[in-house]
Amino acid sequence: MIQLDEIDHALLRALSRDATQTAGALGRELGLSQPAAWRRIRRLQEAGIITGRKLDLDAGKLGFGVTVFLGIKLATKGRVSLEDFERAVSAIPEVQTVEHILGMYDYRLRVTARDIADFERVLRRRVMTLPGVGSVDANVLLSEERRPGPLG
Amino acid sequence: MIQLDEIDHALLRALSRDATQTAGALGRELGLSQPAAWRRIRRLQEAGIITGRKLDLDAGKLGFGVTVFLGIKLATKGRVSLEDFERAVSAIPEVQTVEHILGMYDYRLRVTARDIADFERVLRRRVMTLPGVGSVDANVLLSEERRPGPLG
DNA sequence: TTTGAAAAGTGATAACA
DNA sequence: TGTTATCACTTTTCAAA
Repeated sequence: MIQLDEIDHALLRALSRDATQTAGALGRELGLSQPAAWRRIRRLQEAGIITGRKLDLDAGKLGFGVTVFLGIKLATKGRVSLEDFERAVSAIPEVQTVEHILGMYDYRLRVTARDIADFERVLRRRVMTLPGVGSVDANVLLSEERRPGPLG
Repeated sequence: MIQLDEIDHALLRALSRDATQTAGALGRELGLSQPAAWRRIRRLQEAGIITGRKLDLDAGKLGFGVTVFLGIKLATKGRVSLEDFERAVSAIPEVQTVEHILGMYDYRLRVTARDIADFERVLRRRVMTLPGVGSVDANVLLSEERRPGPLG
């Protein structure tokens, strides 16, 4: 595992807030030359710490006003059924996140839909028919705050 | 609300996979000139559809090997206690996501820690002492898959 | 209006001290 | 690591469909 110093952490913190910042601007902020900052960022990528950059989209403005978290318990938990379940769930376009978890649920899904009627369609036609599903609990997203966490 | 055509959706789909792609490369892929692709991307930003670009970090490589989802029910649910709770939870650095939800839980937190011992510290010292907390359920993240969803 | 071509400005990447 | 140099991308301008 690669060793990171204060400056690396400051870079990660700054980029966690806004990944569009240029190496030059970050260097200026941290008292580094532009190529020095750039090389550190590349090092973080090559070490696999920065794995990519993703868009932040406003789902509501794209017509997807409903986000629901589903907690799923499987009925049968053999290895085969886990793989079957994961393959099937990956084919549902409305599923944004599949989390395999340990605890009171086996899987947690983040599902987005245009409205409640659209969500009901996804739930009945796609989710309830997934192979091995035992029970499904739902929570509707009201608001969300993402924080940098201790990583950056 | 802004009207999007096929090309805009293709751009969003491509950028959802990898937000580092250049306007020139995207234009070539979609049969558009470089400035045309660039202007469309800028339009999506100005319309508030693209709200930013965030880093994808490998928490494990940064020494945070444990991610836990907490489902929290509040004991008292007045407006004041929601705000108190949110303010207090935002001050915990290990919390990466705060989701206000409707259903069997009131809040869902994504918490990351170095190991189980570290997580226990966060849970006992920070989470259990949050104002208004009724009960806390936990699920440990085993693996996670993020998908573009229907947005892009 | 949205497009493509061209040009100017800025950042990314490489070579080198 | 910083300096310099080059190349690529971004951003603006402008003219045409």
